[in-house]
Amino acid sequence: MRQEANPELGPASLSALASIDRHGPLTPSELAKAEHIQRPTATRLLAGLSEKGLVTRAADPTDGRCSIVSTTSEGKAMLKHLRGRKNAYLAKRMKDLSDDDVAALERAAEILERVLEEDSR
Amino acid sequence: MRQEANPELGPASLSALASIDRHGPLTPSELAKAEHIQRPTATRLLAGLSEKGLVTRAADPTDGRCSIVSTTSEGKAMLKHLRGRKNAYLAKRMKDLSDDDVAALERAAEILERVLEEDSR
DNA sequence: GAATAGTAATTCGCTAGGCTAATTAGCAGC
DNA sequence: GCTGCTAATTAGCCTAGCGAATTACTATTC
Repeated sequence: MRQEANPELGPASLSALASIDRHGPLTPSELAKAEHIQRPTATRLLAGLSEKGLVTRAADPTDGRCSIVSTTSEGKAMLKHLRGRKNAYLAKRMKDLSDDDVAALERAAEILERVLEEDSR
Repeated sequence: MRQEANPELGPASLSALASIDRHGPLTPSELAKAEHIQRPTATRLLAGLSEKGLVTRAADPTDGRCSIVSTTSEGKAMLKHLRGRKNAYLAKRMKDLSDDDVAALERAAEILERVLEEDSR
């Protein structure tokens, strides 16, 4: 799947962008936690996304140390576009799988999501 | 899982080592194909593994351009050790999953292996 | 048998993305 | 108003991916 990523956006940056979009506006520290990366890495990813106009930073009114990061409309458009490509790719890969196999994969995905979620607590 | 890797050996190098051990002695090109990486990348990984004494290179008697790479006993020992750690890690992660969930994951693993195998053809 | 074309491996330079350590700025408690 | 904590950044290092170019050898073709 990683090989299907946009040439202009690496997998880590893409995942960060999706996280920002999904989990609402958040601070760099929160992003680091969500993505299981260190804060300096989050800083660098955010710098790249910001430079490309995919996210914006706003000052936190209550805490001057934090900035609050959100996806721009360009960022959302990019995600939408890439989701389309990802789905097309998956459809191609999965098209000769039986319905049964697809169901098994869906179930596995749910289980893994649960395990990974517990991991971060 | 990647975060559980040996600090002295990155995930790509580890995967390469396992491939060499599993798929028998092979050339750098064959390794590149097996690992879905480019030949220059295989060269670099092999250089690192060789430097650590985990693999050895021998000349191909029939084609002077190729070398033939095998795991050393140190390489095999390293793999054995890491496999133990990996299993312990998985056991810890999976211990509060139901038998049913574990079975579902096993089935999904089989399906994905099949899909990825077809991918490389 | 020599020139040509193709292939294996390597080296070089670039990029992304991970880390730790150190620094700076702001917040909170005493 | 110091002192200590936390957020963010910067700097430096590492692994690991890539393509382009090089070198060495093989295979083909005349």
